[in-house]
Amino acid sequence: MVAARSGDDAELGLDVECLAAAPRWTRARRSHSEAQRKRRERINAHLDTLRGLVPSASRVRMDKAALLGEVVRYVRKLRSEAAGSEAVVPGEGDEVVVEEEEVEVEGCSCDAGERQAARRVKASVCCADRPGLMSELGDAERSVSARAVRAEIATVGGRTRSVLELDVARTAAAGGGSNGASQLPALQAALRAVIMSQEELLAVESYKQRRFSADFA
Amino acid sequence: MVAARSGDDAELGLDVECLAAAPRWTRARRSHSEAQRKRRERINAHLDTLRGLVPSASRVRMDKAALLGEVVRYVRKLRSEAAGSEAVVPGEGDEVVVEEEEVEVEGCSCDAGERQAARRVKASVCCADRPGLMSELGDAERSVSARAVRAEIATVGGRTRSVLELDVARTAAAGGGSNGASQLPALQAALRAVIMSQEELLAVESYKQRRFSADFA
DNA sequence: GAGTACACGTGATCC
DNA sequence: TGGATCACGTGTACT
Repeated sequence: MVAARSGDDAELGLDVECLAAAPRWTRARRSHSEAQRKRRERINAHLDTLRGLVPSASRVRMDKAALLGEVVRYVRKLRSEAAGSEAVVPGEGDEVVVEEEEVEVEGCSCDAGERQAARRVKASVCCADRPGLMSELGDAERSVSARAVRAEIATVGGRTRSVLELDVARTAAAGGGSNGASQLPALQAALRAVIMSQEELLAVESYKQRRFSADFA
Repeated sequence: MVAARSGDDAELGLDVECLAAAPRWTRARRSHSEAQRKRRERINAHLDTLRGLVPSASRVRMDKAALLGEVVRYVRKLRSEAAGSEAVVPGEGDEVVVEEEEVEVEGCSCDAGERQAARRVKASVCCADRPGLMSELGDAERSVSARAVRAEIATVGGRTRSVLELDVARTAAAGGGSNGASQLPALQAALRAVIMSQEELLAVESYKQRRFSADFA
């Protein structure tokens, strides 16, 4: 065998000694080996690139398997950090999207005691930018007893999009008077009212009248 | 060589013919092979994990090398997206950090005409959460004629941190009355005032008094 | 020597 | 057919 280039003394010598004229190096076999080597170095090139890209792998010299392990750790970390911060760039049309956040139940970090008191909701609002917009969004979120846990706002070219991560209370004594189940539509309506024009807003002014009237425990 | 179990006709026969009693299946060789198999399946397991983690690789069946290529593309994309949005989780102590954003001049997407009209600044404010905080931050940013381009707010456990990306005007006719060079300290002072306690704020109320009074070139 | 890690050549398999 | 990819066993080097 010719496994290592520097170790072809023993076996190669035996082959020559036994069969003499055995062309053990046919063109087919050679091109096959070369293709393999080329494949290997392509893979290892990408592996080296990753070694320089993942911070934990750049520090110390790592096993090839351990490197890949760190890569999956790093990708998981980055993608969980970037979760919810996608599609934050404002689009052309006004829109309000309210949806229940998917519960990521990896591991066992669930605190069952508080899990039923509130539910996580993601609200995305895209509209033209204007002064006081954030305050009005805060009013809308308060109108359904929601509490902002995280928010990301991006404005470009006069248009802005706010992606809000909210904890909306499930208790029946909610500020808006609705029970826990119907607060999502209420939140959606309140957010829609924020991006309505002045004339549209007059028709739905019941929202504005209610802004500071509720007084709950 | 005994590369494949079913391909041991030529060389193995030769070895037996030449050396006779060669026990080609020693315990050492066997454990070695098993260790290699275990190593291979560790690597391939991580590779499969990555195949499910990278969206472009989940779609179609990919080459092992091509998969790694997509992994580096994905990691590069995620890490560039997460740039600037690090350290958003609020800490224990109040703090205000204002620093000029590093200009990322990759490629040639610089619009030299507008580049001197404003400069990009990153401001990070960490303090206890309270109603109206965002409005006050907006006031502070307006006091130095800054315009929020992007903002990320995270609040956890009653404490909140806002990372603001601001375009602060360089023109001499700035709202605060300062010239272009000294607006960063002014912004820092204004943001500091926001997180000050009531009593601290009384001592520095000159800030509030000056808010809309100064008007000189 | 036992254990581990990498590169190599090879057989098998699928376009 | 020939090209491309994979898993396998092996040689070699380092701890």
